Formats: sequence, structure tokens, C-alpha cells
Amino acid sequence: MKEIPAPSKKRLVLLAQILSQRTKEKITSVEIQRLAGWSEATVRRDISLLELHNGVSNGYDVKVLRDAILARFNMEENVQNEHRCCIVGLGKLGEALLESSFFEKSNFKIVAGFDSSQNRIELLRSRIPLHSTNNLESFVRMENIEYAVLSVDDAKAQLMADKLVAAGIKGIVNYTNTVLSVPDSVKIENVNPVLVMRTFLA
Amino acid sequence: MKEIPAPSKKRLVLLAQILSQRTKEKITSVEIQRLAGWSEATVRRDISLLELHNGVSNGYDVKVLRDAILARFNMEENVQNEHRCCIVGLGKLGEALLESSFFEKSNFKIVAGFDSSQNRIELLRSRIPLHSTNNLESFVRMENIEYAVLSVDDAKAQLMADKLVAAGIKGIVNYTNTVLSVPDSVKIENVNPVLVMRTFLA
DNA sequence: CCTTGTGAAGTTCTTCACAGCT
DNA sequence: AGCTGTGAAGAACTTCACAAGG
Repeated sequence: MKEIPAPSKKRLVLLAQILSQRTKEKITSVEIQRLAGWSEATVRRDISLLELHNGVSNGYDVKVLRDAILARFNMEENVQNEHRCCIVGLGKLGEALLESSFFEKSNFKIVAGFDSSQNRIELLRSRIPLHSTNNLESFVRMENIEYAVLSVDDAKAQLMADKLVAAGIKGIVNYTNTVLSVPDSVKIENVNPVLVMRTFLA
Repeated sequence: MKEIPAPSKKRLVLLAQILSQRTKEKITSVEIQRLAGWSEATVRRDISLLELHNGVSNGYDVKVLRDAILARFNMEENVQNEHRCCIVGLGKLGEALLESSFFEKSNFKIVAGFDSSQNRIELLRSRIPLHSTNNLESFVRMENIEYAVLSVDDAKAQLMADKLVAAGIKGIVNYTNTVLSVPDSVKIENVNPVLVMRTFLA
């Protein structure tokens, strides 16, 4: 199976989302261009990487295309594709993410939350098991957690990232202001709103 | 002034953050490579785009380099660089972002929050003025708001994005699952944790 | 006509490799 | 020695342009 370049991967993931929201049976590269803002040539190239040969001359079948993307990235919602995740740092933001419905309709499941404050843990009383960050490394390892959301104070961000890395984490969605140092094998995406907005500037 | 490519811009914004956390006076491209994970050649190329000529043979002066990046992207904290922002959708996540300290030490200022529920607006009672999304377009325009955080329900995401675009918004940090259709001139960054994690997959 | 899929061309970004400075 | 800055090379990505199918 051909390796798909990172930019194409990002677009295909978003394309799957677009297709999920569609009612019509067919879609063309020009329609996708209008919906997503990518050029029609890029859209066709991205889709061709899936080696589907499904769209010939008539546009793409929405369901077939969507299923192909889900399959290619193991995004189908079934047990063997389930990816176990945790949230580290249960301040207002961590709590909001913990209780959000974001993960519900996906194959990513939040299986634990961590905070350094025992008070906070007892106060929250979530359906999801909450633990002290003291036990972070052993829990992440034991629970086979693959991905983490990091929403701790900046001062603790690198320390917690180190623990996650030591526990074998595969990727971190970083809501903190801190730029994390991790091995190349660990994926990081910085989603702090201020850092993101700065990239909007001239 | 030379235009800086988007990938370099993203790295330089993060580099400024790294430099802010530094105590030592000097830093080399190899140290930055270790801290951030970018190759030393990339680091030097990025910095050379600033046309500083400050680092010759001795590493870069942290303060000079940081100030140069801040200046280049109008990120200094002063009044004329202030960028006015709003949060659209004040559920748990929107509320958490509203009350977060993320924006405090930046030149992005949250000047308004919007929600479709009058109950919710009255319940929250923030220091920041909160309004109904009915008035979104006129408020954004009147208040000269440049950037928005979108944290509404998926069902309302495109509608709210349309209003923001109509009001002349320059960029949207999108926490929803919805892939937004906006003109090319409007910058979008998708930071929904599930969409981000999907890009981590094979 | 309208589509897709894709070689080839074009563009952008990254890395190499080394001159030149300290 | 160790460092930066940068032409030149290389790699990666995007777009063009068109053959072929419906």
C-alpha cells in the first residue's frame, strides 16, 4: 500500500468529514473544490492515491469514497480500530474536552483523565476514570493509551509530555503554549488558539 | 520585505515561543533542532528569511532573535498591534476558552463572546461582553473584530462561519467537526481534537 | 459535452555542502 | 574548532493539460 503524503492525508481526513455531511449520492472534484477550497487538480490527485478507480467520468460515489478513506486510515468505528486516548490536565479546558461529544462519534475513545490535584479529581466525578498524574506513566502503559490531549499549565507541559513519551504515547494534541520536545516518532499538533492565530498574521 | 512561506512562518511563531521560555543568552541551530525537532538546516534557512545577519559564527542572540520574529509578525504586545477576537459558541468549551489565560499574555484580545441562547449569556456573566448570535454580524463589524474562535454545535458551524465572513473576519480557529466553506481570503485552522488525531493515523 | 486519472511540468520547500567569520 | 548564511541540488508537493471514458 502506497504511503500517502502528509498534506494529502490531512485533506483526505477532512474530505471524509465533508462526505459524512453530504446527502447527494455523487460528488465531483469541482464541488469539493468549492466546499473545501483545495484546487480540483489537488482533489483528484489526493483521491487517486487511494487507488479506487471509482469516479470515472461521472464524479465520485460519496459512500464508496468515504468508506475508502475511512478504511485507508483505519477510521471505521469498530472495536479493532478503536484508539485509546487520555486527557492530561483537567482544568476548565480539560474538563470541557472530557465532557465534550467530540470523541463520541469517532473511533477515538477517552479512557482516562489525569490531573495533579486530588481535589480536582474528586470534584469532577466523571463517567471516565480520573487519576493523579503521579500514576500517569504506569496507567498510560497499562491501559494501552495511544494518544493524549495535553491541557495542563504551561509550567507542567514538558514534564507531562516526557511522562507520556516514556509511556509510549504515539501522538499528543497540545493545547498549551509550550512547544514540546519529543522524539521524532511522536506526533505533535499544536492547537493552542493563540499560537494558531499567530500563524494567521503577515 | 520578503514574503515568508507558510511552513517557515509556522516554525518561526513556535520558535518565538521557545525563545520566550529560554534563560540563556545564546542559542544555536543545533539546540533549536533538539528542542523543536526541525533540522538545523531548516532552522538556519527560516531564520535567514528574517534577514538579521545576527548570528554569525556564535549562535543567535536569544533576545535579538525573538524580538525580530515578534516584529516581523507584528506580535509585540502594544496597542497598535492589538488584534481583536471573539468566541462564537459558549458551551463548556467556549466558556473554558473565554476564561482561559491563553489570550492574556498575547496581542490577541477577546473583546466579545456570542451564543445563541439568551439563558446561557445571562448565566455566564463574564468580564467580557456577551451577546446573542443574532447580532453577530453587526457586532463583529462595529467592533473591528479580526479573528474568531468557533466552538458552536456542528449544526450551526457553517451558518456562523457565513456570518463571520459577511462581517469581514480574517481568520477562524475552528474547534467544530465541520469543515467550513469560506473564501480563500479567510484563514482557517481546524483544531478539533478528533480531526487532529485522525491525521496521526497511518 | 462533462467527468476522472495521470504523465509531465512547474513550483515550493528542504537539505546539502561549504565559504567565510569568530 | 564551531558557528552561520546561502547557492545549488534534491525532494516533495501542486498544477497543467490532455487522453480516455460516459
